[in-house]
Amino acid sequence: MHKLLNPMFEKRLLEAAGQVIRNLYGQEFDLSKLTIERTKKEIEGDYTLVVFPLLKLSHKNPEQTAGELGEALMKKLPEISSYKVIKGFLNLILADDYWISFLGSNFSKEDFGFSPVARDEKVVLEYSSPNTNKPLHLGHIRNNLLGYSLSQILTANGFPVVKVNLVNDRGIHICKSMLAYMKWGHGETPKSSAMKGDKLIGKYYVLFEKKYKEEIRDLMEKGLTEDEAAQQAPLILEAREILRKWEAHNHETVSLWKQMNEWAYQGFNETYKRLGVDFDHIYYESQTYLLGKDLVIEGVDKAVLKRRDDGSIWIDLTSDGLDEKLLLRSDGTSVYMTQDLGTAQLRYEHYHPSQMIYVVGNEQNYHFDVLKRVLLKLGKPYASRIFHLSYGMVELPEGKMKSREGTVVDADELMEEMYSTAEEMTRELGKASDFPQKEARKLFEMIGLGALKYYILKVDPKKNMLFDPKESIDFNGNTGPFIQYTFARINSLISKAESMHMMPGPDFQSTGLLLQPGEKDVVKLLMIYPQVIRQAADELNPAVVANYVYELAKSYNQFYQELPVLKEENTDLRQLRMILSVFTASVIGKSLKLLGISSPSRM
RNA sequence: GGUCCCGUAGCUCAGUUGGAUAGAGCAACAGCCUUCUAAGCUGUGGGUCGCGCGUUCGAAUCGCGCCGGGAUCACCA
Repeated sequence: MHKLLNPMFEKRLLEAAGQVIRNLYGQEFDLSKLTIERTKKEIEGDYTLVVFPLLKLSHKNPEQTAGELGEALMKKLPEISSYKVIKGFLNLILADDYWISFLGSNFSKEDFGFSPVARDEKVVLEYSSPNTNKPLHLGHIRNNLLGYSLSQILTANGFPVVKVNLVNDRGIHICKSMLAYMKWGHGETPKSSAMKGDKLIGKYYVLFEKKYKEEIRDLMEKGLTEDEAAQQAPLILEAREILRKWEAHNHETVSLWKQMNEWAYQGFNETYKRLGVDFDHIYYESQTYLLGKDLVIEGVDKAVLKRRDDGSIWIDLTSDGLDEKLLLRSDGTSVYMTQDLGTAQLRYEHYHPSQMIYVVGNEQNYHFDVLKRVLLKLGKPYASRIFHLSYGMVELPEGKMKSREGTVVDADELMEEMYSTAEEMTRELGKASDFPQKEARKLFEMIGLGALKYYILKVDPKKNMLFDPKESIDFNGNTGPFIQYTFARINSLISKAESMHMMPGPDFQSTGLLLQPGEKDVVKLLMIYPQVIRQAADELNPAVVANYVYELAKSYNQFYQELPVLKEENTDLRQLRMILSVFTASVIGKSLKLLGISSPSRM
């Protein structure tokens, strides 16, 4: 982060440095070897040039080299007001007017940091990808938050983004919950049981697994091996029969399937809505799984893929250092990979994107590696445009979440818990007591969800992260509510300024004002906001934004604590600090939006 | 076993295209509300950056070798 700085100035400085070096040492120097960064906070200076790489040219010690470079640069660039040398580090100090004019000319720009021009590079972004048998849990929350935030970040960078969801709505596992429902459901509905649809389906899936296990145990007592028992249990045979019926379009089976899926979708939609995520298009595996077969057959025709004697079709990736991988079963039915091949093809035909991003857990790294390679071998133009955004698992203190062991953290329950905690905290602090009930509920929702989202998004996506339900999520310190609070605080300052007619106009200009260190720290952070958004997009990493906005809020709070704003008597200074505040609130608000977090105007 | 990812303070995490004395928050302790919102601010304590070797003026960051943790290598999805 400390390497980010204003690109315009960086360019000017590099050019000037090139000329100065040429003049001083009579030689060209590869400027890419020169590092410029923001000066560390404890040290006096704004930007730092590291001069060690120049020593071979200068034949002088680091201090002397830095000194003569600083002297020459100061003459060349008027915005440099002075410099300090520490060892081989040349610390440049810019004139206060430089920072102030930046503030004045940017604080009222609504789109500061965004690339408003639409690029001709469409991105299809897949996330969520639920299984209709399983209510959404904490792992899905990470997935959804990452996906949604990335869509916001890419959009801010000018990419047209299509958010898609791929619902896993077919296969033997779906038949299991159907079977359990047929056997033991007694016509129960979400309405009659007052359960969310997805929870109801989940209940029957769990019930199936329980009864199935019992059958396996019984069979093993009769002397079968575990594998044999798992293959021969009556329940699994029945489930397979349902799958066959489904694939044969048996009316009764299909209509139950439709009904149960509908219930699951209604439940998912409630969760998505509360979580604040949405999609432009929803794909269903039931609609795409057949397409993959065509691609596989095509591959056999092209002799890229091999058909074995039993009819199954494989790809040989041993030359790539991987194994052989099944693409179509001997009975002609498709596997996971077959479906994904079809889905990729369909997606390409629909949108012709320049990038297809899949937000999927790191447990599927191998799968996506293979998917890409298969499409490459098939000569598909979009193979290289596939990018698997692999994120780490969310672990609990006792280890990985296991649905079978009942250690999953349910998404709906977690959000409800966050809401209650937010309410409790707010009451405890004696805040929002004057809010009408409806407004108060909105506020608790914003804070509770803000805490949850920030907690998840501040962590580097690729890393596994730990979630401790007992410790719950903090509301103080490096948290969502802390940032929201800073926003609300500035907002209150703005309302006050408005009522006192102290709001600065949109074009502030003033020279000769002196900046305090606390003010300058905030300005420096505001200045790099455009680079932060770009970096987040380049790295597909919302944590970049999260960590930045925390730093900004913290820095602003320090400023707020030590310097008066509306109570400042000097009019120009008061205006300047107001502008700094307005600008900060705007950048905080936009950053939070990129993370899918709401900014309450009061809290 | 092969491949990939991770290992930084008691805990949760930043910092990793090589730069200065490795940073935050939580937890602990001590301060700051008659002045713009104390969900805030200030301070104290807390580190062999998993270990070793190497490259370099300079390594948490790069290379090699270990150790520890995780994922994955199904006619499951």
